[in-house]
Amino acid sequence: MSLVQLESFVAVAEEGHVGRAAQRLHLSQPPLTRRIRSLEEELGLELFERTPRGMRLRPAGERLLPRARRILAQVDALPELLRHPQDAEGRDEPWSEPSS
Amino acid sequence: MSLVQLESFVAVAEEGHVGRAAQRLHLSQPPLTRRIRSLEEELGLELFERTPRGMRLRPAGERLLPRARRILAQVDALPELLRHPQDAEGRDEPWSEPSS
DNA sequence: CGGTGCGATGCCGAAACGGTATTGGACCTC
DNA sequence: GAGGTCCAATACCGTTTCGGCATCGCACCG
Repeated sequence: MSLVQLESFVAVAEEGHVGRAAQRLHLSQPPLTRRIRSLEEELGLELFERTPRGMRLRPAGERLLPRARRILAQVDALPELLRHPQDAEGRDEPWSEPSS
Repeated sequence: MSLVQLESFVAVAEEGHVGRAAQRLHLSQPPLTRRIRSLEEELGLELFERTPRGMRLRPAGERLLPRARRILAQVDALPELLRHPQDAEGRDEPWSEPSS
């Protein structure tokens, strides 16, 4: 499992369409489809239900979404955190969940 | 930044030697050296001090270590969490920090 | 029934990655 | 202080991975 896969999953979950999510990720549709499928294969379960209209989250996907978002947020916060020594060690992260 | 980079960083930080960490990751030394350097380049700061004995953590590396460990732990926990619907949504993660 | 919009797949060129071999530098020993 | 040792760093190369283009298959719609 990679961060790229998690990021791809979140994008598709939020957009509901592989094509649109690909656009948002500055990527074409086929590689994004492959990322999602490889993630599902790796987990051994289907995160999305394929409808003629696009992609709808399955229960497992619903459970994954908030956790994936949080992990990505923590990773995004790393560079800033490493550059500011005044953040004491006990303080650690505030887990700022994006309000979305 | 990728999970592989974070995993590599943690291994080197814990072992204090690139060579030994590579062994632990079932990898040879050169690619592991490259992973660490690419992570440092990407962050624009040095995580380790190179000594003739091996690698010693710099302050930025010290700050990264616990956060990297936590992120990796969260990722490792994902497959299990997705497979068990009885985990209610409000319960989210307990952030079980390894006792190390 | 022809058109449309969606994800899935085949194919190919480019980029990323890992391993072997080697280098360069600091220490330690005699 | 010369030779040996133990590190990480680099050069090079073969393999694998990855992305884009083109196309397919399918369900719905008019």
